[in-house]
Amino acid sequence: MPKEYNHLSIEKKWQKEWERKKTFQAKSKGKKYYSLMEFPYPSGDGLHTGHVRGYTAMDVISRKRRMEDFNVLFPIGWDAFGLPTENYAIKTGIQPAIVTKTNTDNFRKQFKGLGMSFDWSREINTTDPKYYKWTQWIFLQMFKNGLAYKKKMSINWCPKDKIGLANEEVVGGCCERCGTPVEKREKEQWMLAITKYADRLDKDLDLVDYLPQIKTQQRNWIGRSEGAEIDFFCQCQKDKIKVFTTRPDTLFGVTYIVLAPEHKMVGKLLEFLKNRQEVENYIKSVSTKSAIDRMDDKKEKTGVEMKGIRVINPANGELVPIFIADYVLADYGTGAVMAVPAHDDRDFEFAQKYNLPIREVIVPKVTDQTELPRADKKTVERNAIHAIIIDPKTKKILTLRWKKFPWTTFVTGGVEGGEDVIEAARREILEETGYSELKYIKTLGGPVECHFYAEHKDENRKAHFSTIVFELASEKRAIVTEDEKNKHEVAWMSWQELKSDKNLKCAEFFIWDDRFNNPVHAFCDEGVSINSGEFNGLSSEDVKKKITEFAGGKWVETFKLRDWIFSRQRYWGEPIPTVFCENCKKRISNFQFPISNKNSKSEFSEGELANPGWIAIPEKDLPLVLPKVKNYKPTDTGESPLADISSWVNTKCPQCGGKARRETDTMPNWAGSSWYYLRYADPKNSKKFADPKNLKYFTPVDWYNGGMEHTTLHLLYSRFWHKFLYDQKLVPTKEPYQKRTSHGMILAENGEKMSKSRGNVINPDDIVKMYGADTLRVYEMFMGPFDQAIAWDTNSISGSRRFLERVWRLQFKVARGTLANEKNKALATTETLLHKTIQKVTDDIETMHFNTAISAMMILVNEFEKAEKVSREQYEKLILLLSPFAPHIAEELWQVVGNKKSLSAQKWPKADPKKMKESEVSFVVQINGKVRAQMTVPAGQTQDEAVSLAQKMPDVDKWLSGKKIVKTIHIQDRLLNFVIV
RNA sequence: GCCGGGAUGAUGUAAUUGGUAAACAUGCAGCACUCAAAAUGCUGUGAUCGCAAGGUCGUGGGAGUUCAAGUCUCCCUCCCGGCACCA
Repeated sequence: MPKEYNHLSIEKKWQKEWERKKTFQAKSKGKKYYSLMEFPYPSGDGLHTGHVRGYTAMDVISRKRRMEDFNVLFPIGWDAFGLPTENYAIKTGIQPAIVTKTNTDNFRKQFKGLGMSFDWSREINTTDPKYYKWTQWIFLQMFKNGLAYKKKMSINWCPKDKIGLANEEVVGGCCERCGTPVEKREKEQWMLAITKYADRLDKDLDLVDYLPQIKTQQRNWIGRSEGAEIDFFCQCQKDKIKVFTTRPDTLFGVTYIVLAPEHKMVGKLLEFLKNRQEVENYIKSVSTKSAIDRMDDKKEKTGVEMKGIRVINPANGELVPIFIADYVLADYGTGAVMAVPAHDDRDFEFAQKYNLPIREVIVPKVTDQTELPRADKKTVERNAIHAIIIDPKTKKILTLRWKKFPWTTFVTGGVEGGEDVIEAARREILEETGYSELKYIKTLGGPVECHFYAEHKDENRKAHFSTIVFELASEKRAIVTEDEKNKHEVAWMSWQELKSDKNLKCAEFFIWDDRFNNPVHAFCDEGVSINSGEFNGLSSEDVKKKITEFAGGKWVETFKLRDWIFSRQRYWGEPIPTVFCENCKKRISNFQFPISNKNSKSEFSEGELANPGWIAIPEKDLPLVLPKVKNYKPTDTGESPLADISSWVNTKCPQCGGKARRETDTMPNWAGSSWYYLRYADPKNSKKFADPKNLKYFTPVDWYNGGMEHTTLHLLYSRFWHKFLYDQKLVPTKEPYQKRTSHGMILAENGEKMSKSRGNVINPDDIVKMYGADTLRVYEMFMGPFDQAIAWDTNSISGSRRFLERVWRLQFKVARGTLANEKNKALATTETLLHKTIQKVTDDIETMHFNTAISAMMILVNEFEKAEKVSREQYEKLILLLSPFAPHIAEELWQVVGNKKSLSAQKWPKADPKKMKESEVSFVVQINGKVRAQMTVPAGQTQDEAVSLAQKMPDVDKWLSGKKIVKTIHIQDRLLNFVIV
């Protein structure tokens, strides 16, 4: 028996053993559990420390599940299409397929060296034609169902490399490889209509168990919002412009409307314009702007009026001008907005710049929380003013101190019939203070509606306050009536004093403070309608739908989500299995089939009718295999290298047999990963992407872990594909993943991102060689909270290694034969701790608190070390708890203590609640909340028992003597708190 | 700007959900073993006052609720992640 812990030989031995015995192959019977970690992109750099974190976590879960009697499917494969491999091929001329083979071989070796309990018999590779046959097949189903369509889109173009770039290849508006600023180029692209599923992608998040951040991030990305679509008719009454707004309550405040430069009405209206040239120039200048320029321009809005045409505001019949401006996006809502400068920051900024009218239609509504309106009192509505009077010499503000109430107020009063607010303010100032010579400075915006109970009048008030600012022109004062003098006296305060005055009686003061000290801006919150005809006085939420209806609009849902650009002008991806046929295009346009009518007998599919001339290749011809090429560089025109192979491009049309051109675009690397979890259920099937029976048994994935960076792309894309397959009755569940978690990144030791260019990469192979896979696994699970980003610390690894060595050495303490509890006192105390540890490790694994699970095992090991002897049962339970984290050493020790079978077939230990109870507890005595004494007492003391025990202690008596106990708080088995005076 | 997550010793972090702040680990210091080193073991390690017993302070800052706050409420500062003219 070797005395030293030799990780090299132990790990190799057990990896061979698992492989030989096929220990981790999923069966087809029993309670299934499908655990999955995102499959890796097999880059030339090999696995990095971040991979180890995520895969170890899911390996821990999977190993535990097996011991809990589940038939676990924990598969692995390669997401091998993609740019780094292609770029490497361009540089070296080595075929991507060969590079991929080398890289996956390396990854496989590394995974095995880490002891991952994958079912290797189900290994898949997205670049294998046997696999991508089905990626293409699913695409064809989408195409035939009208979910794939061609659209002219701008792509990122690098003028130096003369290639189209994927979004991922553009860094800060520049080409990732050469740093040249990227230009936009128009090109026809395949699109997938993910937006048709936007609603369900949002709502069905309710059906799954994802981390809350993941759900929120997906919801934000999908960006559902409700609002109104309202038509603005042109003067001519013929044309109309539909706008989308979430604030129809502000419709009466519309002073112009704005179209996106790309809006289809712009071209139509062009001929009626007085300034056609100007408008055309503007559109041109916008379209040539690069992405970076447009980002820069965010600071200032530009736009141009379409002179000569106006539209009618359906709410009040007013004619308002039309602008085009690039701050309005063509592909959100309807591509047109109604501008309400008084209540929208962007419209406000634009209106200021172009000197457009600003009309307030919503006023803020404030309810005084200290003087809430009373249900039993009548409510009096009135217009009122506050007057802010500044003494120019001292800059102080005039306020009134009330005599009967603890109030500080501005000069305040009602507006009487026939007065305007300024006149009313002057009158009130004179009456209440006697000042008569005042210089008007400004009015602080429109009124504010304030609800409160007016104690001095014993009635509820619904007041519309305006606030007027004056400067004292002279200190001359008229005589104030006795009546007024008795009510309050004048006090001058600085604005700061006013702000911090607790007696200030003005619930809406925060609004005046803002308006007094800041430049004029839009009020964008909801409130109460004014200047809105019959809707005046009603609150925003009440009138939103009413005004929509009144204006003939419709209540709708809108999403931020855009359709998915599915084309890449690249070589190393799945060929898109379609051809273009001029002849069929003509035939389709001659037939004029109604697209929506599925009953009309057509040789064409819905997708073909929607994309005239684009014909699906027959399913029997799949896979459409990527041909070998000599040059992997994209062509001069930005087409993929496939466009240069005429024997591949020129083909026969499967519909009419005539000449056709093959699609030369390939799929993005998100395609293969959108459905790979389904293939694992039946990876070798050549008739179907997976047999329904297998899908029914294994799916959905029970637990899916992956990077946070995939939340809005891969995760959303694969949910979309899954939902489509569900609609086609090809998968049994609505959602692909029941539970989704994310791991935090591992950063370099200096807290920066690990990257080759920074030279701070840690290679897991080195760690495995030096410390062992088990140590690396334990370290990565112990280093910190699983979901948090964390810096690598090579120093700390030795702690994990030491822990395993201690566990190793404990084997020499294990008692031979049975060890009765009575004979070893230490055994009884460790038994309690053991069962608590079992409970903690069991729970912590489920919540991914791996760090505290390991710390609990460390505590147990420390305790075992103190004991004279450890029983075999206790030691075995420790080994079982440890085995998901450090499987090799666990298997070895399991064997060492005398077991023949692999521990992976063992049952997960169960905590016995009876044994978890401590017989003695550490108890604390507090005086006024401060710990003054500690004692160890038998568990389960009553308050009286605890008090009498505590009072006997000198440390407690010292503090209690001569004092009166006013209150005693007792928390059983925890603490006693005496409150004394 | 908006949304989400944070801030605790020298460091990574923990705290039975409001009940002894710093468990576990790293680092550091001292001691033991050794000719020596490594490894290992033991002891100490928040700050501060004190010879000591012991006291006081202490979880980004400020207020509040409570017998009791790292934990709850309000305000502020800073850091990380995502989105960003989304009407």
